[in-house]
Amino acid sequence: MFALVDCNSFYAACERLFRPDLQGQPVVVLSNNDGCIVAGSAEAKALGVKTGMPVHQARDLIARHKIVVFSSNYALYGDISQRVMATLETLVPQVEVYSIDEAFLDLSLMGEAELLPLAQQVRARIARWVGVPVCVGIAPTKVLAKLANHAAKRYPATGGTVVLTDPARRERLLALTPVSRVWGVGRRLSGGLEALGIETALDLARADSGMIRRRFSVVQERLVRELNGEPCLSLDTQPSPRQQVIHSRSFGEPVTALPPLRQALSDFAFRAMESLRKENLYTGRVTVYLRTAPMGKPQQLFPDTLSAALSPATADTRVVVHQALALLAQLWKPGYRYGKAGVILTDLRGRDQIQDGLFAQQGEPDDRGNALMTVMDTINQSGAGKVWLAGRGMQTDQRSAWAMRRAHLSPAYTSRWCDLPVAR
DNA sequence: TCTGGGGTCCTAGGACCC
DNA sequence: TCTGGGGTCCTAGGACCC
Repeated sequence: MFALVDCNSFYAACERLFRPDLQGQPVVVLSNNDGCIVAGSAEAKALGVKTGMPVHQARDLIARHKIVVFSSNYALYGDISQRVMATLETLVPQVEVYSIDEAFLDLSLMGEAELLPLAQQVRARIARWVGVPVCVGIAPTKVLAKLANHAAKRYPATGGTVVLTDPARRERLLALTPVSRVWGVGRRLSGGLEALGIETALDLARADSGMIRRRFSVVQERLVRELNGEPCLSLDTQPSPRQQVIHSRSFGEPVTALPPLRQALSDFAFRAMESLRKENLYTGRVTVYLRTAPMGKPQQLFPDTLSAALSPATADTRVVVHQALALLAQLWKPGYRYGKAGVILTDLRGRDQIQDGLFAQQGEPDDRGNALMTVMDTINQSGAGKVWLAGRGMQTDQRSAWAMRRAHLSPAYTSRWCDLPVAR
């Protein structure tokens, strides 16, 4: 048996945690750049706010109902997430952290009679220790546990917990669920399934798995099996090392000239390399991409992506910035309005897996580069000041041409000393 | 006027091998 | 007149997730 624990309106719940005055009030949280709505409290959703909605479309709604708006505060959400996960680990031995607000639990050693009490205990303990509401779905497979969790969220009579062991109950739920709500069925696939007359989760469960595999792929075949209670996805408590690092941003305003793009990409590469080094990894390939603005307009740059191998693999920001800027120079064309750009690092590996180039000099320069990176990282994490490469330009974050819009940012209540809430 | 950012997995197709 | 069969590895692109 698997449990899926999923926080309710997680970002909104985090924002309310230190603002008790907002309990029961409609709250929404915006994406980076304040572009669209990525989370809303139950009250906000009841007023018609939908996740993914562009902010400008919701402006009237927000004003009319005095909905409280926050920019994304990932420092806060990340910290609260860790508390939720740590609390789960006090209750069960095997936890897979699936996303910032979800975790799968392995309940294979538990008797059926213990499942519901455990689900209730999870809810109660997280509410008491962390202060955010969660729902719990329990079932024999991950896909069914996801479904059980949806049901726990959707039907208040469940009390926030659904245990899907009874086959008749499972079938009723499958019949009620549109196929598009099944985990792993996105927009494209639900269209294809509906064309085959598969409209509910039950239709999909009853489809021939071989036919589904032929028409779609092995992923969808697994889905059919999982819906029938045959586990194909196991608990992954030790996720494999990550395979890519992306740093990308939409610009506050479209950018046309090359110099500001060079600054932005220097900055993105710099930050991407910082997160790479945090995990003691090296990168063997850097990719740069540009998106033209505005969205949905035909004017499009081609190609919009270029990449280059780095040999040997490196953890040195200077090497990657240099290469990224060379790629940008090839990619950039005058006359376009650029709305977004990004840097992707792939072919990641640990120190012990680096292959020197055939004609490379042994040792020294790489070690000196690493020493310099360590000094830079140490300074930047010390809180005493920041250093960066001059190519990024001299502006501070908030004033640069590509700065992110974050007009409604809440304090970092739990992760910055000067933002600690004061109790009177 | 205004639509985020960071990930994973799978498949097809090309290049290459013996 | 006439040119196989069975593989691996890599990358791009699509689909999906939160």
